[in-house]
Amino acid sequence: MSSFMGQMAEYPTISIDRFDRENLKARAYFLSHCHKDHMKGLRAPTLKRRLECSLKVCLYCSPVTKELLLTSPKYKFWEKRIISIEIETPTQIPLVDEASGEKEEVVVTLLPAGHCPGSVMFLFQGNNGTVLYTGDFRLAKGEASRMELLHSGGRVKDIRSVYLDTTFCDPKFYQIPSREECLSGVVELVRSWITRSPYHVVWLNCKAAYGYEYLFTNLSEEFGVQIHVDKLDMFRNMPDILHHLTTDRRTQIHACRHPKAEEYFHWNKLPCGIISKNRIPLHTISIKPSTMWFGERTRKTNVIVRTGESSYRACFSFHSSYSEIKDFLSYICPVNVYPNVIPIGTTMDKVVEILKPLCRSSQSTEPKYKPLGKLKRARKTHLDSEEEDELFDDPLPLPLRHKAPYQLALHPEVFVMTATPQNQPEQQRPSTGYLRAECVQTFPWANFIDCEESNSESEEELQTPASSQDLGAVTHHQQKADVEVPQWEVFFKRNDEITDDGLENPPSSTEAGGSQSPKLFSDSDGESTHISSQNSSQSTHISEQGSQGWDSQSDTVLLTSQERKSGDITSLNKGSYRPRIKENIPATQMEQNILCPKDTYSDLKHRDQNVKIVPSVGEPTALSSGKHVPQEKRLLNLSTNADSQSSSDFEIPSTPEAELPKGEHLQYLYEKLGTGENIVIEERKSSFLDTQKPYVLEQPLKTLHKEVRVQIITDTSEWST
DNA sequence: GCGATCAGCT
DNA sequence: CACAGCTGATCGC
Repeated sequence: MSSFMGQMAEYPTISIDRFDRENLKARAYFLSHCHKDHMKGLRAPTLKRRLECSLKVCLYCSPVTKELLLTSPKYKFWEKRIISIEIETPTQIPLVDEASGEKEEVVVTLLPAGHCPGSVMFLFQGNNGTVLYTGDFRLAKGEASRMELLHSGGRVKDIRSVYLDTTFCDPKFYQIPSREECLSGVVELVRSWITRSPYHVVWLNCKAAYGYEYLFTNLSEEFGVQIHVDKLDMFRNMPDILHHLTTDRRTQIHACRHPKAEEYFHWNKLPCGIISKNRIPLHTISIKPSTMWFGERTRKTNVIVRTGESSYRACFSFHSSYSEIKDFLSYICPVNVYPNVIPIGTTMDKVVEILKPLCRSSQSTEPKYKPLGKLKRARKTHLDSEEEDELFDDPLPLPLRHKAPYQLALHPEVFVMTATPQNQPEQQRPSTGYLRAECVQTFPWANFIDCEESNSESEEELQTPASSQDLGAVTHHQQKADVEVPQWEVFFKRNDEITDDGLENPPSSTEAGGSQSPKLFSDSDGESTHISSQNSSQSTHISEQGSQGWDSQSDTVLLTSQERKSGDITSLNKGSYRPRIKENIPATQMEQNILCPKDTYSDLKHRDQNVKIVPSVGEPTALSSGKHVPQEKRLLNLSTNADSQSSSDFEIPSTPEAELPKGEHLQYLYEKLGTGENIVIEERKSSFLDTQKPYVLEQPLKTLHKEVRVQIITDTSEWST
């Protein structure tokens, strides 16, 4: 629970994730993600009134957050005042005091936070230095080193303060299994259950509004079964999520909710009300995603824990672990750090005590050399998390944290944009391309799959999934084949035709019975039993429950982190989101498109067009045409960008499959750069496809170009005159 | 009747 | 485990 009060010392005229009290006076608002505890005051009458009296105050957030927020009618009054900013696109924002006319400017960059769809961190650059507000985040180790816009000139930016998500900043959360491990555990558990019969269903007992989507989409992808949810209209413009969800209850995987869900479950009834299908009772297990952690410095905790005959907990965390937090912070190495969260049972002092040593003033005299290109890219060959730091910490003789002088002749390229509500591109008909792009950046976590794959410990290379040899009848492959490609319209129809006979039936013991006896829940539920079996080497599965009590451990679920690694990780590698960025392109081809330099030329041209089609928020239509509109571009001389011109003083290691760029492509690109033409990628850059891997060609160019380019969002009056 | 706050629950 | 977010009680406007 965030205890951040909304304001940062360096930029007190802006408010982030808090909208009450002092924040009512802010000149601009920022929302990092769409969770209620970060939206305090956002729909209060006081703020609504402020908005009505103001011409200029706006809320800035990611496109996905905007979409999610505006799905709720309660926030509709914000509609004309929300300006979405593309991920990783430095954007200048005016901070105007409407009473005095006093104006300050700040450049904000949104960085993916991996917490939930649309979640971002905000990097602010302005007269009072560079500060990072992380919001809530979960980033794997090494992730910061892959964020280009945290760097300039191949070094980490000089960041004065970090406002940090410290939810798990406590040694007892030393390590939390990775998303991949946790996901893999759930996949295997689900597989072991739903392949038994069409009447075996799984209920994912998810609490929070957003954040489980990658779980849903991966399960859906894996088993060819859509996930039943109560609502999906918030994802109407995010096909990569939407396609995996359904409001049709006739599915084997549910994530629906009901206030009395637990009670229902006791009676073998799903939250949506079904208890049977074709008059045959359903057999249901519940899986409750919840944060677990590995014991301090051990790596043996199971990612799936059975807590009752039909109840499981699955390890799942939206927040970085202690070691991930430390890794992140020590990489950023700011001057100051401010915890956003003081976890219960600890104090501000204790948290600061942990974090301060990772900050600048506590470092040895020599700054760390943290070049962008080399870190975390190569496969690591050792396991120990602590040792990883050696990768970073070799001090170099040069004071490399100093800002570099201008090293390129390029001037900053500035896009003038209007914040006029009426001119917002959202008012224009968004192209599907736009929406797809929006969707893509929803999934920072999809990155992790790749990253973990290539980086993490001594993992085996992609292995074939463990087969569930003993689970006879229905394999997931068969199921997959049975499922038709979903039609868009399907998601908007109410399933009135459902003739499920058990729907409104009162729970009868005979019907609920089946192979599971309700009485078994009485005292076993709630008592956490960690099930572990060391003899499960390949196939992870659940034993037949009908034949034994749930406490029989001999052949029950066994999902340790270790096993996950050698187990079925194939589903992760599919990278279910990746092929969908460009629909109808097979994943393999997609991969080639990204990795193969020969495609870059057309790719960039394509991006150019995308920029035309998809103006950034507030962008005037003239700009959206994609033509040069010189008067709308101004040269900026932001001191904060002074060091951002250098980019090529480090080497990007080759991606194995990639070739070096050919001369003509490079020439094309550099010509564009030289003339200041807009080759930069607005939406494409938000793709996790090109933010995660060191693409030989793109990376140096992007680094170079992104840094010098800043969008400007200006206010109406200034624009039109 | 609505909002803010808190206890309780999961 | 302390997620995030509901429900219900109470109080104040």
